[in-house]
Amino acid sequence: MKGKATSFDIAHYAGVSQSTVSRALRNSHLVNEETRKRVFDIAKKLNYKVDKNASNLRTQQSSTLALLLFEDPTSDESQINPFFLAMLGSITRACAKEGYDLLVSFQSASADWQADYEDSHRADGIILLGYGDYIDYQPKFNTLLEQNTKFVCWGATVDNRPDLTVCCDNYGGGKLAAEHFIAHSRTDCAFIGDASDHSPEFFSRFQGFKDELLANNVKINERKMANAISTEESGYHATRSLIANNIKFNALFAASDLIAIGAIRALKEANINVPKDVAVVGFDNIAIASYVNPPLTTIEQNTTVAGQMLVENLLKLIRGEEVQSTLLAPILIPRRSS
Amino acid sequence: MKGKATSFDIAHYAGVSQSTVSRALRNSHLVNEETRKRVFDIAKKLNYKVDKNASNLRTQQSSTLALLLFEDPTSDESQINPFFLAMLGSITRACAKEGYDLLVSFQSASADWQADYEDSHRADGIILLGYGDYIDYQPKFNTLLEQNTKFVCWGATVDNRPDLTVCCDNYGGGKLAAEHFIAHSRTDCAFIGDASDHSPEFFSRFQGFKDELLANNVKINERKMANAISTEESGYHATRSLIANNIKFNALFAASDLIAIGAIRALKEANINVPKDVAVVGFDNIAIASYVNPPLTTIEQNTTVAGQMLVENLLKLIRGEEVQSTLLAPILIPRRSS
DNA sequence: TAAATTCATGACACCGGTGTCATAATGTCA
DNA sequence: TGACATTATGACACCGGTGTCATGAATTTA
Repeated sequence: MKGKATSFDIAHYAGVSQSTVSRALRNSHLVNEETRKRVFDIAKKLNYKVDKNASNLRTQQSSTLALLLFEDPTSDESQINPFFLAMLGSITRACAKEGYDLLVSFQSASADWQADYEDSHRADGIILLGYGDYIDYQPKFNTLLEQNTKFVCWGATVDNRPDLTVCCDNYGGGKLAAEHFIAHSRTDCAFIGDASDHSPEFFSRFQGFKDELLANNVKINERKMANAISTEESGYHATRSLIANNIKFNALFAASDLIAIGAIRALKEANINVPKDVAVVGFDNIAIASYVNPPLTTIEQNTTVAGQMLVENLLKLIRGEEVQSTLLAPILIPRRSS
Repeated sequence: MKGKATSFDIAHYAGVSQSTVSRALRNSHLVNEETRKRVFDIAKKLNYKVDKNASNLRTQQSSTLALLLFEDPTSDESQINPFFLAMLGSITRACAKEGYDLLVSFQSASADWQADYEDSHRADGIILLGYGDYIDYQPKFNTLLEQNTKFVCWGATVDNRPDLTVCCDNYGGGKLAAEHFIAHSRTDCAFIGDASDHSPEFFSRFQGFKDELLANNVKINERKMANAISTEESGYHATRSLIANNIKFNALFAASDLIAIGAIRALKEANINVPKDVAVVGFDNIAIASYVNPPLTTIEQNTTVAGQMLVENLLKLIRGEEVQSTLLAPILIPRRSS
């Protein structure tokens, strides 16, 4: 045998037509049991595998999903946000379970990514994953919708299409953090993240946090808030600036674990004890969170379930079934940092 | 327009043949500049994308690499080993840089994975990634070789084909750890990992460690060794069993960071101070390592370079170029655990 | 026993590109 | 000006499957 075996080779050896081979291999009931067995045996012997390109071309589908990972433009090449890495893992697993392959691709938010994968028939649908300034994406979402591209996204909401989003109940998560502080009588709260609506996820977390505090007659002082993106560095610097401005607080809610870890570093450097002087709560429950010193109290987003939901919903869209918006319940994981 | 635009549609609007459209879009010099421009404009307007399935089918290649991730069968669904997650990130980046897509797939070591992706023309080559009992894989490697499948692998060596492997100089890394202990006069050493040759990487690390100690007239006591696979749990239990058997040591080399982290937990529980009573050194330098308490001294494997090398070498193989075996130099990252 | 139904299979167009060969038009050189 | 090279394009087979329609044999029904 020179190249790879094709269905014609099998047909030749089995003494049947290529059509029959194709049918046999796909377990069509239209083929005689005996013939099927002969075809299978020969296929196995020749190490035959269906050519996906030919098959996909004909059927106009690919059994493949594409995952586009948007990174904070700031986070240079060094490290990928561990939360997304965890999501990637669970999405990969969920795809495998459904018999789909997963194409992974990093994207910068600005690039001309919309529908590339789906238009070129490399994937049946797209999963969008990333923090970041999703508002800029809306026009791209619209392009995707216009072209009838199947996609779901994590976190960001698509105008008029809540069903395309899977996300954690960030508002509820923020409330959990506030409840926790109040239960421990830590009412002089600081917040680090982005309280503007640039980053809708951080914004919701802050809103929930603020509202729950207000419900308990605690007001958060605007001076006790600092902006940060989701990196350890950013959290560190934001916290340092609060300290440098001599701003006092006994509780700190960080919009993500990485920010919280940076914050703890800054607090330690300033000889502020965590949790004695300041209780810290993060968000995400990344793997690192339980290993830092002190172990970080955080609001968990269940990445396993999240990945599954994204894949399941996307497959439903592809199959033309109805999908509902999915809000995942966050859980408070108390550890020693608070 | 009903469905997606094809090159025939463009040909129609541009008033040329479909052949010319195809040539124009691929920047063939055989096509007139003016015609090319017209074709490009129309393609843009129609939101045309080359159908990858058709193109791949004809050219018999896919511009895609497949990454097969083998997991320790023991590590249940919960978490993926962070070291491999980091590798996955760097491989994804390296692929993007080379204009290749990446298909990611989890595999159990036992499954019938060989060549699935390449045979079915979904990928031009395969990257194999995983710790684990690579010895069992040799027959599968042979199958791959026989079928002339292009692949590279991390860590494991393929008989007679050193060029297919990219790995860290595990032996040299083990020596670094030993040097470090000797420099700090910690010569009563324990080792946790797998000192048998089931896991060739762990084995090499241990060999380097042992040989360097011997070169300094230090002998490692067999009783001070315990087996573990690369999980925190496993490291924890292995260390506990040493402690339970009342075995004393003042230095501990763990074959991976996860093991080291588990070991530190066990030591702490037994009121053994790290690094005062026992100095601990790990291997990998995963992200968590710098956050644990105390921060973990470890032997770094540069995942960014590793990912790049894997991709570059695989592409060379695919292009039929010559490839040499690649040993990456490990670096000792001293932190407070030693 | 003729007609209808079921079963198993083959022939063939088709998916949407790419590569080869043929062809026409224009330019170049002896 | 005839021979030859160059440039731009079209026609067409082909990649390896899948889906439809036609066909013939075996079986059931009227």
